[in-house]
Amino acid sequence: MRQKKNKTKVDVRCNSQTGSKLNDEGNGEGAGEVLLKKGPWTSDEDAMLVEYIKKHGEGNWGEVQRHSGLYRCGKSCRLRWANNLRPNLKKGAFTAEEERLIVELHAKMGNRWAHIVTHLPGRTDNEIKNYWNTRIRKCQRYGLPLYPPDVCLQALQESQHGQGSNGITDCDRGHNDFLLQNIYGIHDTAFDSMKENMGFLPYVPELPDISSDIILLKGYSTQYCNFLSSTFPYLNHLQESTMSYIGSRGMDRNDCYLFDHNTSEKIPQSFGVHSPLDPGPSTHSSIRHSHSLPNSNVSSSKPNSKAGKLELPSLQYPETVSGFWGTSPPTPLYESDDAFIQCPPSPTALESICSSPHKSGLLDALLYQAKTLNCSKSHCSDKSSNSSTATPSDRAESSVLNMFETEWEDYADPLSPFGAASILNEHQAISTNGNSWDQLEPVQTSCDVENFLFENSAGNIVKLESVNQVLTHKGENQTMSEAELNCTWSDFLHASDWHDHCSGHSKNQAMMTDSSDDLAENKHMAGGASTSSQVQAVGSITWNNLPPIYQMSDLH
DNA sequence: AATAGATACAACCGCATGATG
DNA sequence: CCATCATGCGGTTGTATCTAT
Repeated sequence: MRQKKNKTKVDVRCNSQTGSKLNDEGNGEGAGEVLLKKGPWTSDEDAMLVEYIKKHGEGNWGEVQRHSGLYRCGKSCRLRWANNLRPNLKKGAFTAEEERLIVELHAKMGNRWAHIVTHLPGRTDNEIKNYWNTRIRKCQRYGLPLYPPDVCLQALQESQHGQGSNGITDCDRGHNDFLLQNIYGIHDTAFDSMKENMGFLPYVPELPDISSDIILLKGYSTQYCNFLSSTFPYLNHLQESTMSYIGSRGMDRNDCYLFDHNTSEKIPQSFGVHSPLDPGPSTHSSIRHSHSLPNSNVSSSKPNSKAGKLELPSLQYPETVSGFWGTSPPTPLYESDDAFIQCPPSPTALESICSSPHKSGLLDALLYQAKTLNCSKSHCSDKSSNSSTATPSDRAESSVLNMFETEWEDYADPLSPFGAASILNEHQAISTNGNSWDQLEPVQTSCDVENFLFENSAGNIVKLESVNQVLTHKGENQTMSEAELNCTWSDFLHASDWHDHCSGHSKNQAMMTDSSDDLAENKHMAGGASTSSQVQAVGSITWNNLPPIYQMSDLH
């Protein structure tokens, strides 16, 4: 942990919040009159606080502020104590095991740092939060999924169990959707593109009681929104400029229909999203309001304090199952570590990524591997960048995608419980017919199969088709037949190549209207951490009305 | 060596919630 | 039932430090 200079800059009143601050901290002594110090704590202050707490114990922070002699508000004292001074704090970087646990716990709990930290003795929620934010940034930067596939699977599987036994709240369901997005992050991006370009969202969740908009928000705090928006710049454009970007990712409206057409009419209503080709009244504002202005059932002026709270998606589980993750077995991610060890370091870029081996081992190892794979597959990226229209960013994305292809292939070991087979089986198991979802009209028609076809980077025709299986049914058995595996992750990832083609170098490039920077960023993120607008879409689908999930059949 | 950018971390801020009167 | 207080939580910001150029 780095030591900062004690450079307290200002002494300010703690009641920055219209005089409520001191009240908030229980400072009843002339609220607004006491100058309270802010900024880094000095060792003297630390000593005073420790001394006081030794004498009087924790709690009653208002009293601490009043009687300890510290010119710090009670809240500041509490934080200082909790995060830095209390005994048994474990300092230093997270161990790989801790990181793994954090990831698993986050997959399960979302941004409930206070809950997560209870599984990590000696750590603080702030540490974990910082770690996670860093992870998000790294994943964003390198196009990696936030969650390892096995973690996603475990969470999903667990959720299925949880659903059967404990039940999952609507709140909890969102996080599983999030995990689904993580698992299928790459092609999800393609789905996003299709959604955007076809002017409708794929899912038509029946949301009798909760605004999709609220759920949408519920799943993603602002940090995620930032992540998502940077991952998918078109989101920003939706908000900040026009819809010109929509449709700019090169999708041909006629190329691919992934989703039930019957859903198309409902979705814009549900999500406040208009077809980009539908010159309706300012999609921009629609989107924006979709976040802030739920349907009429929800107050727009005073958001529902529960539903509207910016909280990680959550399909989180009841605390009763909290022990599950802590006991999860070693997973393929550690195999990645092996790869990290075995992989000969190549370019200095690798060093730049993993320049601090003492730091987060798992994530850095993953990044390291990603870079290594990226380099090793540069020839492959060349292939995908053969397009005469390929830009450097295209190629970069292609590399990322290829990298992911390899990485995911690492999970393709059919013997592994977390291998691709499992993933895809799991995938197949996901419901399209569950409960309210199956209230939808049967999939209509003309283009729901044919237009699932696309050509993967290997030149194979790959089909996306909806899977009419019910998660809950499968979930009860939890036994997936290998025969159900119709394709490999490689194919799945080739789908992202397809997305690559569609979004960048392909036929519809003429639709590209946005800045190359945004495109580059967007395309770069096509890799894995695609927890984005699709997440938003899916995020509004409750567990019992899951969206159609598609399996890919390599038709060759 | 200087600089810029990235990273990690501490601290702050606003809000929600439960307790209490 | 309502207002106030105390506390905790999660998101955000500021800055020291590290790293690459």
